[in-house]
Amino acid sequence: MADWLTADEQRAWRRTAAVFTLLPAALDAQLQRDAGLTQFSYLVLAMLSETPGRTMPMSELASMVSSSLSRLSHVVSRLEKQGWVARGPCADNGRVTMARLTDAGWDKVVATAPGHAAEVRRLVIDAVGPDHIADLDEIAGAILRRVDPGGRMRANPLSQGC
Amino acid sequence: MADWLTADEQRAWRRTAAVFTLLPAALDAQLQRDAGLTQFSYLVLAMLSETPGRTMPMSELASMVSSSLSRLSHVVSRLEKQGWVARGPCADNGRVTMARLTDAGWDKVVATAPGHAAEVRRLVIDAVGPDHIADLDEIAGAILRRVDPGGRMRANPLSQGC
DNA sequence: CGTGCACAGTTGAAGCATCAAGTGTAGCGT
DNA sequence: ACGCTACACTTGATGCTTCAACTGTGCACG
Repeated sequence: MADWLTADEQRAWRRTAAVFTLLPAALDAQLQRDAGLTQFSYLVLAMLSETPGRTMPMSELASMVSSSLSRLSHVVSRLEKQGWVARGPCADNGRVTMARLTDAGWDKVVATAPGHAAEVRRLVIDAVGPDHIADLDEIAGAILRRVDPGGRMRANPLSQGC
Repeated sequence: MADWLTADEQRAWRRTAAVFTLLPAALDAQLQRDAGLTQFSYLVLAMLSETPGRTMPMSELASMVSSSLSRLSHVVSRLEKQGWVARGPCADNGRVTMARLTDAGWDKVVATAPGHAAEVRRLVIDAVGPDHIADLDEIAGAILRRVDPGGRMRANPLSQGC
């Protein structure tokens, strides 16, 4: 095929695209092997574990993990069957349902986090090296601004009430 | 949860992880909408389109698109049903099967490539800016070396015979 | 009030990915 | 020539993701 990108651009994109297939697979493999979790389901547990009260409305959780509500609902159903998350209504507002990390879920996160963090460090942080973490952050931020102009992906929860 | 990464590292990784969920989704959305293709199936067609003779052994194709042979086999089955790829035996070697891009498949790539390349440019290349393409390339390369130590992901095909 | 509409969430079906198991061919040693 | 292992796939089942359709709640407007 003809080049719609310059040679340099194409080379960088090819490599980047390869990373986009191989890195998630590698991280998923580690989590699956050691914890029986998907990267995504781990992220859900981790987000809940960091919020005060370990409780959050489904829709807020969905925006924090950048997923559709539908996907989150399916995943939380599975996590609920495992006993790691519990769902309940919200007193202040009849149409939100709250997801809460159970004690067993907390234990699961505590047991899983070190191994996962180590893998992230090994494959990403140490790979790019301390001098280039800032570059990575900047590049990721630049792409995010294009991909997610609405600027969801807030860093810290802002739930109140309930 | 406690931090297993420093604050800077964690911030960079969070953003990077967000890109890893949103960018593939955005690219898939464009391809699905405009061409009814997955990013992955497009990549398969594109790789075939660039190889001399538009023909390649399945296993070589698999390594070029960083996938398992199983995944590729399923995808090529679907592409074959659409009439974009044809499979056939290899004269020189009874256990390889060759995948060939049909004329219809070539037309499909030609019709699809510009829109896809434009989206890659818009969301990635232009986002990081010309001054940082080299950084992106370097970072992707560094991560690839960890994730794929075997060093597959060759840039150009090396098929001969058949 | 009550009608309409938007929001929050769930559910079922369909598609794609992954895993384990299977087929058939090459090449090697004896 | 025989079996043996390794390779190059293919296939079927299972699980996760996506999509469209549905339920039920809050809110605004007449």
